[in-house]
Amino acid sequence: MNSSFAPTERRLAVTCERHPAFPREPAVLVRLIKHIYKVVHDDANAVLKPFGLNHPEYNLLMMMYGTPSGEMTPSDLADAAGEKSANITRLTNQLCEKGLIHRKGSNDDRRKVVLTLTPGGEALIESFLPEICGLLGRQTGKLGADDQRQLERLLKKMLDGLTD
Amino acid sequence: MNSSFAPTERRLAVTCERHPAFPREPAVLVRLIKHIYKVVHDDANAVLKPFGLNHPEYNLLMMMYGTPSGEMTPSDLADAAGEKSANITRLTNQLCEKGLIHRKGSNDDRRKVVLTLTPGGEALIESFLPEICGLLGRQTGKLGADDQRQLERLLKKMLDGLTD
DNA sequence: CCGATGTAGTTTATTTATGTAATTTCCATT
DNA sequence: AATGGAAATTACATAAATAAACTACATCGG
Repeated sequence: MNSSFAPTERRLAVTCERHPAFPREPAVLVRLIKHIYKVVHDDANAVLKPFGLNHPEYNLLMMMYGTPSGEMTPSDLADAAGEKSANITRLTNQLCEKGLIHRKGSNDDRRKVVLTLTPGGEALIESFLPEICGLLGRQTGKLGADDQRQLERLLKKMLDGLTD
Repeated sequence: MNSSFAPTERRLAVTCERHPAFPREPAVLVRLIKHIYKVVHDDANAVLKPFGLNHPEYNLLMMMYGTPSGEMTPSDLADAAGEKSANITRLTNQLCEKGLIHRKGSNDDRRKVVLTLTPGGEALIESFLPEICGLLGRQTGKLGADDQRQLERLLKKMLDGLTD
């Protein structure tokens, strides 16, 4: 599974020759991001599997864990996790069945649903966080503190241009 | 759909408070990459839809376009595009049905299958490349030439640590 | 050389996940 | 009260991951 990036880069070079308008550098960046995303995603899934979670479920739990009020609506979650609302219904169903979150109707707007972490949910989070911290550390291990700050800055700059 | 990154970052800050071992900077980087990937992916799909393609199909076509010999086996493609081999069968079936690639058995190893772009496939690529070039330009528009080189360097460094 | 065993390349079948579109319920505004 | 729009869900369609099956090459001990 050790798919190196070098062959991809050679193919981009060939593409540039065949189609001179093709912007090599932007293409490399986009491909690198796809590439890294896939690896990061698969790694995370591997760590989470023993806890009975997949990556999107983990994302939802962490979004709730990071919300001071402890309450989120499905729309909030969809926005925060970048999932379609239909997915949120499915995913929160799964999390409810596992007893990790709790669902109740909102009082002030009966269209809304309010989701909260259960004690069991918080406990599960605390139990997998050490491993997640380790994973995050490994995933960025090659980068020094300076590199990380630089990378954050550049990624944010790129994102800035995307959300226009 | 303009999902800003600021709320995510606030949630990470809260997470750090609740769980001090949580490494803020690596988490920000990983989330940024996920975030950017999703946007880039969706944008590409939108551009490709009028051409009757989805993102993975586009990837396969471009991998073949960038291969000097013009020939690739399904395994080559799986490796190059980061797709599972079962997906390659499905995707290349679709591309064959659309008449964009051609499939034939290999002569020197009858286990292998050889895939080539058809003239129609090459023509389709040439027809969407201008729009793709535009998209790539927009996606990296905020980044200067220097930024792009830096970002490439840092992403490669990060990837380096991942494939261990 | 020959057959047994292992392994590579591809496909098929099954399950799981995701996207899309339409439905339902409710709030806000007039 | 009538219309329009927001929030969540449902039902349906599509895509993707997993695991098993199948065919062909490789190689090793007899």
